[in-house]
Amino acid sequence: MADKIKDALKKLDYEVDDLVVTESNRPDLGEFQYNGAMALAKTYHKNPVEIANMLKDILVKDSFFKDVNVAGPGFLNLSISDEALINYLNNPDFSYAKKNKLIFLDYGGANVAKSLHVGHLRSANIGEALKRLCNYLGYETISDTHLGDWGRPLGLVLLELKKRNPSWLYFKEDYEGEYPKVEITSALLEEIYPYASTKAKEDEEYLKEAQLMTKKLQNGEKGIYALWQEIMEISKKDIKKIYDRLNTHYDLYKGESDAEKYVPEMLDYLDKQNIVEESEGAKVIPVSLPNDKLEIPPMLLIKSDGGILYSTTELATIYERIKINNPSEIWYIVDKRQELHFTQVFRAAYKSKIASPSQKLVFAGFGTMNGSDGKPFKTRDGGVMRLTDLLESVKKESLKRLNENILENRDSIAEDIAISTVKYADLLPNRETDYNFDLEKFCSLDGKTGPYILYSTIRMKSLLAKASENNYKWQEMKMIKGSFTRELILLLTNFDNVLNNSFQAKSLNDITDYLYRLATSFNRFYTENIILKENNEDLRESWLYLVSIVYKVNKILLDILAINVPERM
RNA sequence: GUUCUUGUAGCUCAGUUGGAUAGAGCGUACGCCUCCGACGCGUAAGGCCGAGGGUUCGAUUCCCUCCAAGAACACCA
Repeated sequence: MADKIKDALKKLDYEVDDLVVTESNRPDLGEFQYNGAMALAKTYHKNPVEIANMLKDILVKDSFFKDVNVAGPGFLNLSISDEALINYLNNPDFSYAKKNKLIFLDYGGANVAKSLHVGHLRSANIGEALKRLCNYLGYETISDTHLGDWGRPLGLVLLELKKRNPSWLYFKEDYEGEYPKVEITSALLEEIYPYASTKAKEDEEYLKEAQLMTKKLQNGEKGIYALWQEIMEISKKDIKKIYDRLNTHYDLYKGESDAEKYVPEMLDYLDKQNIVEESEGAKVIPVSLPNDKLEIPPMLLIKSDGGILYSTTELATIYERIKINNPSEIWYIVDKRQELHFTQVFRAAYKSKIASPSQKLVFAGFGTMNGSDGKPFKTRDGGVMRLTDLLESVKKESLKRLNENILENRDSIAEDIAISTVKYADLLPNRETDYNFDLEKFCSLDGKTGPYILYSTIRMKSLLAKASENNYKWQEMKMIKGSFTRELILLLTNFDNVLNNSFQAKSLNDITDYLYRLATSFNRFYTENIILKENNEDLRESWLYLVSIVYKVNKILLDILAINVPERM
């Protein structure tokens, strides 16, 4: 439809690159509206009503439209003919051409030797969905979870392991042979880090030992490095398990330790660029610009004691990614509170020409999930809630609400419902909005919830299954009958708009909202028409065909959000 | 303290090139099952879009001031 308006504008000698036709907010006047005439009037100094009328004169001849009219200061109202809608449905094309563009997505951010907590949820959900959206729209992607696997936290864990098991061969400096297997569980690692971390704050001697241990690791001392690798294996396995539950998969499980290898090379490079300065004993890259309202502090590259920092590794990660993958864009799906930090790193990357001006470094920050009281999510004893515990509580609630008549696979169904619940609730607000976790509300079958979407999708599926049992066929749309039928088809025509908006905003709320609208629209249609009991075969076929398309679109969208649909619920 | 973000129905939130009568969900009130899953559907009430000013044909959207809440602000990650 946008193409048709574009062509008409071209005939009238108006050039527009981006043209938006939206659903009408005056349904009494038309199904869609185009407001561009008023914008054009401004740039071309013409009368908007005249432009709109000239457009109308062209478009009205096209049988695609049932009605074209101009209202108010230049609104163009459009309604589509039945034939055009039927044609649209009978030649459904929901696919996108491959685009020659590589987008690198950084999301997840799990820490080795620490369990994933609720703060990791949004990054995984949003990142995974954005990746799938990119793929669907034809972009190539590489995803990396960017593990926190280096530096002081690991030094602390290693030190505490040594304190508890001084006899391990890993700690014997002159040992040359193979290292025998040792008993380390992820539960142990989870317990060790908080313990060591607290101890380091209270005990200066302990902290010094930890720093020494960190240094040993960074210097690649044989036993320590081997033990670190051991820890990595155990921890990664655990991390993957939870990401699997969330249907979140990465091409790369790289981390800070991989970027670390590029630090010396990068520092060399930076030296040649002549942009590193001394400041209070540290080495920094100034990144403030004359127009900044808030002076952006320089990016710290090297501490006064010679050590490197978070931002150094982050810059090295960009260095590494561009060297190896050379993507057109790198998206960071991280907590929005890190924005300043990333602004510094990005500016440093451009200033040093590590990234070329055409390479987009994108900060896609997200809001926090808070507890139901609106404050940061804590467990009863004040600690950070583990992600598994959160998922389990949702699963338990889902199981409680699951239809009693279903006897088989209750556990796996509850799992699917729980994940859909968490994901849908997480993706419903705009990416940047903070939201409160509310178990009751999210698990409810009423309203904008995962369970409602799943229920409606399953309803479509079982309707089609039942139709098959009756040997009913559905090849095409033959007629449109019923107001809800038309409403449902019109909604389908928004598909492309929704995906593109979502992509541009890098937020999934357009998609979750659209899924809800599809579900309610389908349910209205379903209530209005007793499809399987319809005697008019053409009509029944048309309805079934429509259901099959709606189901297909639903599945596409749920796949993008990484939500599974169970067989029953 | 400085800067940024947010303030939309009782509650939770949508609302991107400025556009017509500001939209959803929950909750509330009243309806709809001899028929494909009622775990569903319909109807209604509910708003000085934080306050005040400005820009223009037109502002929830852009600019300024104020009020309120949150966040970030170099040797932690």
